[in-house]
This record gives sequence, structure tokens and C-alpha cells, in this order.
Amino acid sequence: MDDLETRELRYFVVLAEELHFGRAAARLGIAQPPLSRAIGLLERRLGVRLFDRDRRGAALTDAGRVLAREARIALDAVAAAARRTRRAGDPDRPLVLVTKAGASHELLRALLDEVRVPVEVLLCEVGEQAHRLRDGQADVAIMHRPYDDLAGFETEDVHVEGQVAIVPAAHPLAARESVTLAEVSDVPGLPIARWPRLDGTYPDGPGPEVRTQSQLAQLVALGLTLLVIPASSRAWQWPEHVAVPVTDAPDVTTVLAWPPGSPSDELVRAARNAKALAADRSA
Amino acid sequence: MDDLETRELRYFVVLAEELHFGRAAARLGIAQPPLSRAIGLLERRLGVRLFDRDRRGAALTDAGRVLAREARIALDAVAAAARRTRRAGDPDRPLVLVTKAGASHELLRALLDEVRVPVEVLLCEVGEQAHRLRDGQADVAIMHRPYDDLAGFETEDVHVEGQVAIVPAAHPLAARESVTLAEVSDVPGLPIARWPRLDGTYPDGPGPEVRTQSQLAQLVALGLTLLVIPASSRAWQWPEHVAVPVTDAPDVTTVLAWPPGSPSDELVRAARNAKALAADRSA
DNA sequence: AGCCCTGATACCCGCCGGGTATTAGCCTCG
DNA sequence: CGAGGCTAATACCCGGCGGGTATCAGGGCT
Repeated sequence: MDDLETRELRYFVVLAEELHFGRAAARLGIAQPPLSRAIGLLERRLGVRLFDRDRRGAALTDAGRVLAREARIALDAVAAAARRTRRAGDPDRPLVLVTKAGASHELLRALLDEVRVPVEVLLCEVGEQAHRLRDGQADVAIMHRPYDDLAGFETEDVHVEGQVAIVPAAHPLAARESVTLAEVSDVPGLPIARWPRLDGTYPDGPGPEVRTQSQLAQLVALGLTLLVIPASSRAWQWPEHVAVPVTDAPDVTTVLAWPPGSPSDELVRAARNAKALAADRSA
Repeated sequence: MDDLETRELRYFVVLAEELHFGRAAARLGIAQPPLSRAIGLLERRLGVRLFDRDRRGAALTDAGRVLAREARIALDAVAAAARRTRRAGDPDRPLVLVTKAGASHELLRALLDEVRVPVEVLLCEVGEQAHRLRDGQADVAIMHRPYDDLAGFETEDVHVEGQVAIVPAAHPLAARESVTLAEVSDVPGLPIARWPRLDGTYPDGPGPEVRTQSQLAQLVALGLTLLVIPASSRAWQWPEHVAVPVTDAPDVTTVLAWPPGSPSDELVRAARNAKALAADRSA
């Protein structure tokens, strides 16, 4: 019943990513034998085989996949504990707000104007907010339902809006008043871009591979793909882009999200005010 | 930037509970000097003072309070990782369902009849479900909104019901057809019982101190207190008890809750069926 | 067959975590 | 006012464990 140590979990996670003892050891800055021993010990302690070893590397077992997920969560929690404690010791620490670059710009602006405590804005790429929040790099995030993974956070709805298709200005669709999801989901010559999975690999398909929003924006400008996003995502509006409302796309809700228990009262208050403000303006 | 080890966090948490180096060390099964050194090292690594020491013990600083909360979360996550991994290695592991003893009995029965995978039921006291879920002792919980802390879990609403006041049969209120919250909130001679806080201390007040539902049930039977609970909490129905509907109490929603990401598809399916079943029966 | 690449084993060493003994404050009480 | 008895901190030693190098073992390759 002895507890696991974070060192073991770190070792395991790296090995689960590399699936190769030698490379994992190198990344960890240790030699291969200690890693073998540590993993073997971990398996004996848990009473479970975590990797199937064979001649050309290691592969995760079912139990290993469970630990890979759980270990990442646990390590994030440990890192969050350290970071939040350090910041708690700083008397005039700012609140760190993380958001996708370019999304909900108006809201962000209203929020920052409205809020009365120091706020530091941290911009990140798509899907990274949850991780930043979980490991303590940020106190609160602006996220979007149903796109982002909100599991495990407390949330406050701030804004609801429709979606638009961003298409190259030169494309016939750019002239339309509005389109439907069916019309943009399978356009010949404009395949949907593919984002990497959590493990860094890409799903199969005809579309171009992208890692960042800027890459994607450029691909749209070049006439190589299109996308459907919330109407307020101003970062996408290049001169070569045209935004066409999508009539039947589900509404997107902009939410403020934060880890359970960690209070960000001031920001929630500000968000409610900003929300009321936005409602007034649209009325 | 070096990571914290779970050993340090365990030491810290125990010390944060005991607020006394000697006693904490004894509980940890080590001597006092190593504990002093470990905590000192932790403080230097975090660059933050965690305890104010003085002649009669130690007291948490603000930063210390932050770490106390975060460390518990992190340790739960680590323990959960170990437990879930062990269980993942067991091919015919049962699903562990945790619920408050006596609550939502009908639903539980319907659920167990409906479900087709082995399920093990773990009964616990009020407010413990979240902890069991967080540290991996259980896979899924039956909880009640707005009473239980659902932060950090995925949920599926199963049942909505009104609340009743449980009063001693001998009390005048027992004869009533229904009552209001105002009528039962401040009854002379029947003060509301006090539950312990997370740290084990009790809030001030006139009511009796209780730790378990059985204690509370007995106190009601003795005519010393009353309480307001969901209508379906059968465990409360002693012969000396009378349940009187409370007309203006907020409805209580019974929910199935589980940690984000850990799939319990079969149980959710069963819950939906049980819900439909219950709806049929009441219709 | 020989080689090479994989991970596992054997063995040694140095550090760090834990032990005992002692010190240093500070309050209390005779 | 000084002695005693709390507290936590310091000093110092030791053993185990984590990490290193050297080597082995097995299974595809050419």
C-alpha cells in the first residue's frame, strides 16, 4: 500500500510517451538501467504489468494506459500545488487568465476594462487551456462549449453566439449570405484541416495538418481549407478571408472556467458585469 | 523548479493537521528532526514560509493554507492513479459505486437490477463520496445537488424530488400536512444539528454535534432535533419519526457522478433506463 | 553465422533520508 | 529570578536506495 512517488510517475509518463527505454532515459537525463529498474519496481509494487516489452521497444498494456492518464492528472496536480503555493506567497501576485489567442477578443477587452485586480493574460494554442489550468500555470480560463473540455472545472457562462464559416475570399461560397453545415462539411477542394491528437499523431484524412491557429489562418488565406468558428473570433479575419454565417451550427457558449475550489470571485463578478454590458449593447 | 515528492506532501499534510512537529512526526512514524528538516527544505524549495513557528507549536501561513488544500488534491490524485491502475489489471474487477447509506434506496435498487456488469456497493457517510471518488476508491457515486460538492466531476441527472422534514412523532409539527422552511428552521427546543467541518471542528450553535447519520436519526427519535432531507431517504424512517413535506424547500436532484474521463458507460446507460423506469412508474 | 539493437542483470558508489544526541528559545512556576 | 519543561532547530552518523558502468540475453536483420 506504499504510495507512489512523483519521480516514478514522471519516469513512467516519459516512457509511456517514448515507448523506448533508451530514448526515455535520455530525455530524463538518466541511464537506461535505472529506468528499467524503476519501471520494474513500479510494476511489482502495483502488481500489474504496465508495458509489453519486445525486441523493438515497449507497448502500453491496458493497465498502462490507465496509469498514463491518471499519472498525468496526478503530476499536474502536484505541479499545480507547487505553483499555487509559490504564488500565494507573493503578496501582489496577478490573477493569470489563459485564453486562446484571438478568440473572444471583445469579451476579453471588456473583462480587462471591468476588472479591478491585476490580471496577467496568458495566450495559448487551441486545447491547451485546460492543461494550463490543471497544472497551476493559470488561475482562470476563457473556454468555449462545446469545443473545449470543461470536465473538472467550475464554470460561469458569459456569452452565447452563432458560428460562421471562414472561407477564402476567392471561393464561390464567399458570396453567399449564409450556408448550412452540410454545405461546408464536404466541399470539393476544401478539405477540413486535421489537428494533432493528445499524443502528437494526426488522424487520417485528406486535409492539411496544422498545429496552430496561425498556420490554419494562412491555409485558409491560401485557399486550401475552410473552418467553422464562433462569430467573435476576430483573429481569423484576414483580408483574404470572408466570414459566412452558418445557420444550423450549434451555438457556442463562451465560459469562464477555473479549478474547483480556487476562488476567483473578482473575475466572476467582472465577467457578470461584462456580460450585462454585452447584453445591453446588443439590445 | 524541481518537482515536489509525494513524501514531502504527505509530511506537510500531516503537519498541517497536527500543527505540532512532535505529534506529526509520531503519526508519520518518524522522528521529529527529520520532519523539521523536510519541512524546512520544502519551504526553501518553494521559496515560501508555510508555517509560523512559535513556542507552543506551528500555525499555517496563507501560503500554507493554499498548499494544504492543493496537496490533499494532489495526494488524492496520486492515490487514485495507483488504485485505478491496480484495478485495471484485474480482468474481472467490479465497478465500485459509492453512496450515502440510506439515501436514494429505490434508485439504487433499480440501478442494481438494471445493470449488467458486476457492481460493488460502497456505503459511506455524508460528504465522503467526493473524496472516495477523487482518490480512486470508487468509480462512480450517487450524489445529491445542491447538497453535495459536485465540483470536478461529470454528472448525469437521474431523479428530482421534493424534501420532507423529519420530526419526532411526539412533536406538534408531526401532525401537520405540510410545513414551510421558515417554520422548521427555527423551532424552539429543536435546534438544527451541527456537522463537523473538513478539519474536524464543529461550528458554534445550540444544536447537538453529530458525525454520522445514525447518530442524527437517534437524536431525532429522542426528540432533540429535526432535519430536512429528500423524500426518498428511507433510512431515516424510524417508528418514532414522521416525515412532513416541506412545500418551499428547493428540489433535490439525485445525480450519478464520476471523475472526468473515466468512462462508466454501462452504469450511465443503466441509470438512464432506471430513470425512465421511475418516470413510468410515477406517470 | 555474425551483428546490432532491444531491455535486463550485476555490481559499485555517493547522496539523501532517517536515527540519536544535543542545543536554543521561551514560557511557567516555585 | 532561576530552574525546569515545553517547543523546534542543529549536529552528526549510518544505511538504503537511486544512479552509474559493464555486461548479459534474446531476436531480427543482413
